[in-house]
Amino acid sequence: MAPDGRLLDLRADGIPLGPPRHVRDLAAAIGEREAADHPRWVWPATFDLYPVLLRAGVRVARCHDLELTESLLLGHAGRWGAPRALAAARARLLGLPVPPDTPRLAAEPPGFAQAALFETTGAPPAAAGFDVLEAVQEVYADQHARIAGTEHPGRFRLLVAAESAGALVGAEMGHVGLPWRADLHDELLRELLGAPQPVGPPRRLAELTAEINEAFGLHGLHPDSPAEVVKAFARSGVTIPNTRQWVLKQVDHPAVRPLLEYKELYRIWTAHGWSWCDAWVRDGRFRPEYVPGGVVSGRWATRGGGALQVPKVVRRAVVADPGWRFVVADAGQLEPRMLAAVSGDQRFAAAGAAGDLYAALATDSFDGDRAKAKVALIGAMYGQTGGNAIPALAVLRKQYPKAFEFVEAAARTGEAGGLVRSWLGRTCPPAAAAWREAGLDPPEETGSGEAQGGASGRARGRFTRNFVIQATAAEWALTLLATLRTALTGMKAEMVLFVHDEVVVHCPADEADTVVAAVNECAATAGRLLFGETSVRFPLDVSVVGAYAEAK
DNA sequence: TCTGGCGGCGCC
DNA sequence: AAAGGGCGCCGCCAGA
Repeated sequence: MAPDGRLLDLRADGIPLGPPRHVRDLAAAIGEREAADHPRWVWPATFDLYPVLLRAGVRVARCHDLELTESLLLGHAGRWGAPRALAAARARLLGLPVPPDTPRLAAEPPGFAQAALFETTGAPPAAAGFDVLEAVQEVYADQHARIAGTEHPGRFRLLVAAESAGALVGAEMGHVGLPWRADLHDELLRELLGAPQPVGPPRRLAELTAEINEAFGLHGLHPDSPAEVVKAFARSGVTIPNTRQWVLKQVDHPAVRPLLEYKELYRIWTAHGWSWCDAWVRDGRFRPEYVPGGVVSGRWATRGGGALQVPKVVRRAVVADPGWRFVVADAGQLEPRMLAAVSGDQRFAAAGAAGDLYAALATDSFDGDRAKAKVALIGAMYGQTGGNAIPALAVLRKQYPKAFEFVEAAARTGEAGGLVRSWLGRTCPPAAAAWREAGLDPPEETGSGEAQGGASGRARGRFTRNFVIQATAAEWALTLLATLRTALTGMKAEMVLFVHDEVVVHCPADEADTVVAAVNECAATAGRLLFGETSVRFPLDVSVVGAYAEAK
C-alpha cells in the first residue's frame, strides 16, 4: 500500500504557483511528474523519502534537500550543530521553541530495515504536529533568501545543488548495491584464515595464537588484548608504550612477526569475514547505507556496512556481472590541485596543469627532487611541523608565497578560534561545538583568549588548515558525481561505489568506452563549475576491469 | 552485567 | 616510507 501525499508547484524563489494537490499514491505521482518535465523536487530529507521512491521504481533528476541545505546554512552562520530537520527549521522561522533532531539509528543489515523505513515515511501527516507541505514551502523560500545572503551566493547555490544531488546518488548506490561474489569472498577468507570453525577463531588465527604464546614462553595469552601483550613484552625485557603496528615493527623479538600477521588477519575476520558477508551481502550485492554529508568536511560517511573501509585484499570479491565491466576512476593528487586552484598562486597553478603536479613542482623549484616537493606539499596541507619537512616548507614559502599563505592563514584562523570555509562555502564547526560534540563542556569563554596557544589550539589549527583543502576536494568530487550521474542517464551503466575521490561505474562491456569518456569529461566540467577558468587540471586515473581488485 | 571510552587498524 | 587530517568498526577494559 503506497502512501498518499500532497504536491505543490513552487517558483524558484519559493512562491507557490497554485493550490496544493492531493495524490493517492505519492510515489506514482512523483514518477509521472518527473517523466513530464523533471522539476527540481523540494522535500524535507532525501534520506527518508528517496529510498521509498526507489523501491517503487521511481528516480528523479534533481532535488533540493531541505535538511542538508539547512545544515549548510546553519554552518555558514556559525550555528553548526543546531537542529536541522524540517521541524526545527520551521520552528526557528516562526520563532517557536526548536525541537531537537530525531537521531537516525544505525542501519540494520538488509532485510530488516525496509519495513521500518516505509512505515516512517508513511506516517500520517498529523504525526509531525504541523502542516508539512506548508512548512516545506516556507522553509524553502527562507533558505532561498538566506543563500542569497551568503558570502558567495553563486558558489553556495552550487554547493546546495551538489549536496542534494549527492544525497540522490547515495540513496541510489545503497539501493543498487556493489556487485559482490559471496563465493569468492568465502574462498579468499579460507585462503587467508583457514576453514571457519563452529566455535572460536578460524584455524590460522589459532595457529598464530599458539606461535605467539610459544615465542613468549606463555600459555593462554590473548593476542587481541593490548594490555596482555604489553605485559608479555615487559616480561621479556622489552618496554613498549602500546602495541601499534609501527611500534611493534621496531622491536626485535620472535613474537613480533606472528603478532603482526595475527592483527592483520584478525581484523579481516572480525570486520569483513563470514559474518559480515552473511549480514550485508544479499542476492550478489553489498548494500551499505551511505550518509552524504556525514563528515564535517562534506565527505560521505556510512552508517553500517563499512563500505568506505573495505580492506584491499577483500576487494577480490567485487566482480562485475557476466558481460559487464567496472570503470574505476580515481582523482590523482586531488588535494594539492585544490590548493593550486583556490589559492590564486599563478606559479603554483601552472604546475597544476601537469599530469604529475609533484614532478612539475620539483622541476620548477626543488632541483628535480620530487620526493622533496611532495613532503613540502603534504607538510603545508596537513600541518606537519618537524623532520625533513622544514627545509622543504621553506622552499614552498619562498617560491609559492600565495599558496603557502593560503593554508597558513587557515591555520592561524583556527588557532585563534575562528571559522574557515571551503571554496563553495561549507563552514567548519566552531571550536566550542566541537567540544560539545565530543561530549565535553567547551572551555570557558574568556574574551579573545580562547584556544590561543596550547596543544588544543595547535590541533585546531591543523584541523582548519586541512579543512579548507579536504572540504573543497569533497565538493569537487561531489560535483563530479552529480554531473556523471546526469551523463549516465539513459544508459544501463550504474554507479556502484564512491570513496572520497574515486568512483566506480558498473556497465555493460560495450558501454565502457562511453563511460570512460563521460567520466573524464565530467572531471573537467567539475573543475570549471567550481573554479571557472584555471590552468589547473584535474586528471583521473581510469581503468576498465572485470574485477575491482585489478584496478590500477 | 552492562556500557562508554579508547586502542588498534581498515580506508581516503 | 613517513608525516597529517577525516572517518567506521571491532574488541577490550575499567567503572558503574
